[in-house]
Amino acid sequence: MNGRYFIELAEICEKIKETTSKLEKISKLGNFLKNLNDEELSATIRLLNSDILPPWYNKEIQVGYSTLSSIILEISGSSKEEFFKVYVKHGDLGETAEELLKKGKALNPLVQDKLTILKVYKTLLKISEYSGEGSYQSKKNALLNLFVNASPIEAKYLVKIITGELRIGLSEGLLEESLAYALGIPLTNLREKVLILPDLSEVAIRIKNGKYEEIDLELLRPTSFMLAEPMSSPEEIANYFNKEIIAEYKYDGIRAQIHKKDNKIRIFSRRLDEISFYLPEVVESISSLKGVFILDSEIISIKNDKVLPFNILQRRLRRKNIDKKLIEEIPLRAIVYDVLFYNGKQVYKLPLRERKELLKNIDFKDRIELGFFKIVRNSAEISKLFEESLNKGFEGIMIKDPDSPYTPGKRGKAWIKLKKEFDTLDVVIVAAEYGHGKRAGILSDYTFAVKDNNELKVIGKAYSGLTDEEMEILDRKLRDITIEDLGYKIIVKPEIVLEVAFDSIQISDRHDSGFALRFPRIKRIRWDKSPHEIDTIEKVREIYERKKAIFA
DNA sequence: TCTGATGCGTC
DNA sequence: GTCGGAC
DNA sequence: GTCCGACGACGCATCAGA
Repeated sequence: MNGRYFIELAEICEKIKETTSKLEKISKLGNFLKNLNDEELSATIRLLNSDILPPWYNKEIQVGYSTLSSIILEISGSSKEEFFKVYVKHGDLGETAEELLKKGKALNPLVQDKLTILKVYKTLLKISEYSGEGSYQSKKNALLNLFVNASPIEAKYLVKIITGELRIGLSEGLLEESLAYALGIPLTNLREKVLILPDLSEVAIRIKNGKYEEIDLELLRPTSFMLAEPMSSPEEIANYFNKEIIAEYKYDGIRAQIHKKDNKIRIFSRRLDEISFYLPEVVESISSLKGVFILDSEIISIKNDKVLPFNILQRRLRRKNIDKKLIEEIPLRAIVYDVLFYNGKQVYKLPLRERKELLKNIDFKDRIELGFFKIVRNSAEISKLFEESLNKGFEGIMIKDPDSPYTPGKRGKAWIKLKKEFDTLDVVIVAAEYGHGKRAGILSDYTFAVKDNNELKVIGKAYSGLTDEEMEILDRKLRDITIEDLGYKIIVKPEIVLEVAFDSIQISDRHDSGFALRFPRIKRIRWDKSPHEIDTIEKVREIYERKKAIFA
């Protein structure tokens, strides 16, 4: 197989990693991309964008940390202890592979079959095809075939590409900039098209072949979702807009983009996976609606007038067998609140208030319903609706600018979300783990517990919420109070108290308290509190029961 | 045949 | 989903 | 302002191995 060598790509990545200059990254990569043919350009973009298989391909590589580390062990001939030491040091599997291969006695030191970009890409595609008994070995063999022919630096980038964590200061944003540079078009033009047709590789090839103008929203192909920004109070929202705004309930469900063209129906998830298959009764309901359209909606489950909690709803996803019983047990409905395409017309650029008018033309019925919305003018009205939403068992409200177009992929301030104020618990740190990537080598991940009479019961983990500085202070302190060093993790004396915020409490067997927190984040370190003053398992149970009362 | 580990998507 | 930080 | 990386819990499918 001829073509550009993978080592070229690996070396470009290395240069990108070494410089912090954005312009330099862009010109280095851009110049490389410029000279690739269509097939190689497409493959390179997919490799760099952790997009080896587009989401609607409905296949997965199913190779992760575990498989890769066993391969690294095998070809480097290092001991498990050594592997671990190096891994904790780098906090990155790719860097680990490089270091171990450099000093290891490689299985096959002679490079006989130089890797090309296409060979790598095609091998990864092939790996996704293996399934069934023995597939783990087949995947591993195919990978070994790549790795024995890889130099240390190539091995590093193979690993990084497969895990999807390049960590070289280049992700979709800069990749797009480099591509715009290579194609000689303004970045904004490229961005606009990518949001509408979220497949960088395909967009690039189409533009390269002079088809820029033809790229637009397409029925039965997913487009990016418009996203919302959080605000923390009705006052903040009212002040920000200072005009009449549209308010909707916010549902704790699954985002769904519904496409209908003639009798073809496809539903896409937030990450653009097709999920129609899991939702047969929803598809059936959609098929009875008239018209050709793309709708934005949230799928939730309501039973006996009560909202089912998210973890129950989740049982409807990624399921192979969907039987009658399940459909009755977790009945679905799609709450529709926006329209992007309607009867032959692109309507996503129209202002929201006009799109809401269009929605009235659709004869919603069965499991598909038009989402409630109303105009609000001030913080008091926002507050009122917010309370109403919580009482109904929903998550909060969405506030939207009636003059705004639907901007795929953008998290702008045209849509604002207001969620329930979180509860907090005072907990004590009982263990800590080393971080990854930029947090390599520092104890940045904390396991914490609440009090159960004279015992401590673990209830969750968190790192989010602390500044780098606070993390460093904790790191030093934790090393001082270590009881046991497990290599990747340390057990510490229960001394440091944290105030942890969360959205809700769920029953769980992950931790020995029997509970877990949803969206835990650290509010602050309570240096002023002693571990005797932390919250108890009774309080946890109380919060859990309180929330349960409004659920089915 | 069952169980635990793994990967990956949802939020 | 969450968050802090870099640009 | 915007993007990005580094992280949480959950449930399902799959596969290896007991």
